[in-house]
Amino acid sequence: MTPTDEQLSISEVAERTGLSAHTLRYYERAGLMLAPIHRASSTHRAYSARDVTWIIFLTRLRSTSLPIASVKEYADLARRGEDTMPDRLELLQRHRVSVVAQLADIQASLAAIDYKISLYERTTV
Amino acid sequence: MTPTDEQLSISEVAERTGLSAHTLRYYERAGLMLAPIHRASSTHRAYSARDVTWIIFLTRLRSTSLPIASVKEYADLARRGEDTMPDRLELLQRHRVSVVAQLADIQASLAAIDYKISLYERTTV
DNA sequence: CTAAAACCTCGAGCGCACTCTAAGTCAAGC
DNA sequence: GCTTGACTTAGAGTGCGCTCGAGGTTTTAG
Repeated sequence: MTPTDEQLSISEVAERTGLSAHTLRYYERAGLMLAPIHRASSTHRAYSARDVTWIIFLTRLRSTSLPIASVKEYADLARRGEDTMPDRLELLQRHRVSVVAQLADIQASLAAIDYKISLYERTTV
Repeated sequence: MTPTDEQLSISEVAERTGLSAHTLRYYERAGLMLAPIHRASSTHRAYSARDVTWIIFLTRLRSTSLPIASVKEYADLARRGEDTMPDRLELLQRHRVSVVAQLADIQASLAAIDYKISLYERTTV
């Protein structure tokens, strides 16, 4: 058995991704998985390394405020096959623009907060 | 009349801050204002330059995910007077740590997205 | 074989931050 | 003075993203 055949339970995936088991089931129901999660030996989910890699990437998309509907859109495209690669690329590029804007905005906010902190420190000392 | 005496209507403040008039009233009801908003000549709100400066700073706090409850906490402290300056400073410093973490996380996500984009571009070309 | 722990589905519930509506009041231009 | 548009309040409604609960099944350890 190669390492990539390793199967993980939902709680193991929860631990590795920082998501809750509830959230993992919710994401699956919401259609965010690239492929149906395999059921090992019965009804219990058995995640592959590939599943986990995708879940980690999708949390990167989510943590940069890509809505669940857009993640689903991406997953739907991916499931439709290689023909949709340009569409997926475009979706990512559009999102990238938004992430760069988020960065700039947060940096500006950090500067404002730092300035405010500097005023307090000047006054307190 | 000095420029700082300038009074702005709610729609003017909405325009200057990017918030809606609805949101400005909501924030006020939620106790986020540092001082009661003055009512010019009747029931209509008349914002001072100081009010607007605070609203802009509070949107910096909000856009870096400081919950409304925490903004209220800060505003409550500020209303209680100068004695609370150390508490306000601490609140800001705590939030600053979270903002720096947000920045790091978003930068990591951007790197992951860029990597994924680079794979698509390699394959597409 | 049994008990406990982990898993399952389905659907309801929740928290947050707005966002809107209704019904009315006020201000500015003609 | 009258109309039009901006403003007012109080409270209800919305959208998103989880999060939880009930009631049942499966796995695992002893």
